Amino acid sequence: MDYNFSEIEKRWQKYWEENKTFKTPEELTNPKKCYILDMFPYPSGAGLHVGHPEGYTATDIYSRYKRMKGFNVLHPMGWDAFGLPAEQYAIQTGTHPSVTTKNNCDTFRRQIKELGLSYDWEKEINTTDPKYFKWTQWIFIKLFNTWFDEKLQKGRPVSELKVPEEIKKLGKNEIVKYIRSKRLAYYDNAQVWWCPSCRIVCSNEEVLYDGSHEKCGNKVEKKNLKQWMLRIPLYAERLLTGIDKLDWPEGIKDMQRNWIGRSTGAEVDFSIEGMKEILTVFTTRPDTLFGATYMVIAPEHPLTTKITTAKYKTEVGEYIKAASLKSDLDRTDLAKEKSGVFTGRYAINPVNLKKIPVWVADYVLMGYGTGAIMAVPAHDTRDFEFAEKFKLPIVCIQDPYVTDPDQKKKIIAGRECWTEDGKYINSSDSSTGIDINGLNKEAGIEKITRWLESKNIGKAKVNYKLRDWLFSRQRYWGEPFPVIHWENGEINVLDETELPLELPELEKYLPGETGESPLANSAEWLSITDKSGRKGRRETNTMPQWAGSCWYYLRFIDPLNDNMMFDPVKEKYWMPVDLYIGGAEHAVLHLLYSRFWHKVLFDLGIVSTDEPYTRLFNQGMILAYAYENEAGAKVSADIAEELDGKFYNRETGAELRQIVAKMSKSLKNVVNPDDVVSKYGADSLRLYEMFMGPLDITKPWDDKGVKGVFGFLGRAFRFFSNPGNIVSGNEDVEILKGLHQTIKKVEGDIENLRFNTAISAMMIFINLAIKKGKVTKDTACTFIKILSPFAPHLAEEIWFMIGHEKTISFEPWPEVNEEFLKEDNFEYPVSFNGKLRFKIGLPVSMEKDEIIKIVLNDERAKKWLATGTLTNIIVVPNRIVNIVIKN
RNA sequence: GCCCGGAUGGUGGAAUGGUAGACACGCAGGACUUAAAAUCCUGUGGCCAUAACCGGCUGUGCGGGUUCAAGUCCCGCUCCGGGUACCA
Repeated sequence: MDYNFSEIEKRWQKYWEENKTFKTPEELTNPKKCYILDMFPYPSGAGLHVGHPEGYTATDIYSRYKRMKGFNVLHPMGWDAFGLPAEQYAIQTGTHPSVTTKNNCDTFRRQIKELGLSYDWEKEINTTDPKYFKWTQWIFIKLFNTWFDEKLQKGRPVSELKVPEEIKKLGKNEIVKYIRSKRLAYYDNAQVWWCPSCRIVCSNEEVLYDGSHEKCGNKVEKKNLKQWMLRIPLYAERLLTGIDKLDWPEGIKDMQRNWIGRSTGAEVDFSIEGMKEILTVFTTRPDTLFGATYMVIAPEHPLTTKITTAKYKTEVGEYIKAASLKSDLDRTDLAKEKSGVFTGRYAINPVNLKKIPVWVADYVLMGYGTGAIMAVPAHDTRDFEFAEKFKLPIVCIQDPYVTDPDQKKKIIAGRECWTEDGKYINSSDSSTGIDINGLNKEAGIEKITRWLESKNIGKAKVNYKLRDWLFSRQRYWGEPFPVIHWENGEINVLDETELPLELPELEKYLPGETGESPLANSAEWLSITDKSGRKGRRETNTMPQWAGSCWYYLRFIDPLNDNMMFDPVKEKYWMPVDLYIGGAEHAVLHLLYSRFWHKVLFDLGIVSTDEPYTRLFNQGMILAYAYENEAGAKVSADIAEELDGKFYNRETGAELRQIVAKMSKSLKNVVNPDDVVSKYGADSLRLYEMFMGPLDITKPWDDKGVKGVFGFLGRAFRFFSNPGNIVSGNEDVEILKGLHQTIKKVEGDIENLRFNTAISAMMIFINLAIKKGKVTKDTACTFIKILSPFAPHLAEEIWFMIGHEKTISFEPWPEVNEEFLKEDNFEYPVSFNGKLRFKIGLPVSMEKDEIIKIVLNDERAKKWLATGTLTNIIVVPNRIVNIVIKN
């Protein structure tokens, strides 16, 4: 019978839908549960891309497998539907973003359903649905009303925050200010990145290193705007230590660790000559204090202007002004040439009471540490560069652990920078009584930190790179903040009962050039008056797209609940997410933000686990072939022509190079899943996505490859659909062995998400079955079961054809019978000096001595034994024989 | 610069320190067909040898090392991909 995939696939998709086959079990008594989650997509207008089904197929196979293993499975899908494209489209055409969003979601849903993915569609969510974002707003209110207790390392309700007596004395205003300074969400003037093209602020994370906006590629600028910020650094330590116990790819864990950027060191107070102010610096190398020959203060530092002496006022003023006009980008770009000016002021080095000059330079950033540093040019490359340029003294204080005598000499003379370990020299002072000479780095840091603490001029300190999270956008299509700014300066969040706060209808979606959100245009929505007549204005910014995706995995548990975010009983049952698959592009931001919110919710007793995602896996990107001409210019894929393995430009005849590149409209190398489905069927698409290679690597799509898996499915279908091939009686031993090897391999590979080798194992079995010509019904049933998670439509069809009436989806996964895997003989590879020479079949139970005897007496061994003297024989039972011959 | 990955036939890739190249594509030859497509069968890392077998040499980016044995472990590089950007 022909493999009519389109008819088969339609039939079973309809069956699953009508029978609600994949409805999540309601009873929560089964101790075996599995929550399997995909990173839900942003439904773009372009529709599904072949990259989407890669992760979705992987989780689907895993879900179907777990159901067959007797697990209660939660496997949902939804839409991360707030975002710029729908809003841009609204600006251009006037179409309301909700209309665009709905259309796009419909397309995505249709496409996804055509892949035969076993989602429970009753759990579908959409971040733009007021019933959903009601809870996003609700979480924001929680963040606003939470402070972080550093002692307990825990978020607590603001109602439990004790205001210090000295603040209470200062009156109501100061109390409010104090509380504001503690809330996890706060509203403040912030220097922010502004993208003039998108007319939106961006978080630090969204600005690429070349100073362009991640979303649109245009250059961003600095702006001072009032914005909502979240104090994620307070959770830095917990976010960092939490990483250790996660079953995530090590690379992603490293990226999160680097992003958090913990560094230990000390804060040291420097007194300023002629002033009572203190200049505090953060350093990871307090041990190098004796080598501090100058100081640098950031241009934005509050003390910079103050400490500048009259003589240097103009120069420093100009420098500060120039620095403020430069973006961080320019400051980074100019990294090769350091700039700076002297303030005229001196500070006192606390270890030896020497006067050292204070400079202003923009290589010191206000946003990290204290915004000022002690410069140790001999042992810090940046300081070294700066000191060389401005002829500042370089004092080496460490005899370096280096072997090259010339290099050693240079370092000690201060002509080369040494940042590694060494023995201290020049590091004692009788007037202050500190001496670390002779110690190494570790001991030096320890001793000098204790000395600083005892003198009360410094303390051990931990610093993080992680900064406050800029949490507002000047956009229409996002969650409105449930916030009112009153005319007297008070800021309130709405009462939970007033949620959701929905978006108003607008005529114009264009944001203002100055950073005004389009919501400011809606006068009616904007203004509000309370019972006592006090006037207020709603917050016009909206939340960034991260907001909805930060907690969506929680809503999937109970998406229709109108009274609660979710039923805690259900949350306790399903959480944490057991397997989470998505692209590595979310390695830092989404996953870090999401973990942060989760930890806050955990502290408030809202969720029952400390981490949301137990096991994470990143699928690799799918690329496609593209073409370029001799000069390296890209040529559109539709004018490339293949001839005898070479590629030519169809129009000019010039030879082209085939390269691998990201799919893009301009290269015309985008593969549309719909086309693949109509040509080969969803099962083939699913199988090919998995067969291409390991799930986590980047790999190129090759249409020819689909033919391979299509052929496999066709052969399997034709074989099992022919009643003459399915026989009764005892099964052939080779088939039994092959079958059980396959079950074992497929099971192990699914657990480890190695679907490519699982598929190849099934191909091997089908090749064997076809060679043998027939199998028993038991064998057919068993094989179809293990194939079913991969090619569910085809499996259901055959399952039905060989006489079953119910879906295969909940059939128990076959057990491996080790009996069938036992071998009587093992074919030993016999090598001489590591080189394979011949093979010999021997019983698996044979003793080493016996094996050696037989091998040495083998006719074929003689030739090699004659080449030298036998010195050693290694026999690894049931693995290898290696004979060592010396000439 | 720093931190992570990676490099295996013409291609995608497979290989608990133990038979390198499973499986698939492509290609070549054959069967079926008037023909093509589809399907089926056979072969397929490179080099050498042979009438044909039997066979030999070589081979996992490069250079060293450990080991009876290295694609796999260690040291030193090269190239490619991802992340990051003066973080004191």
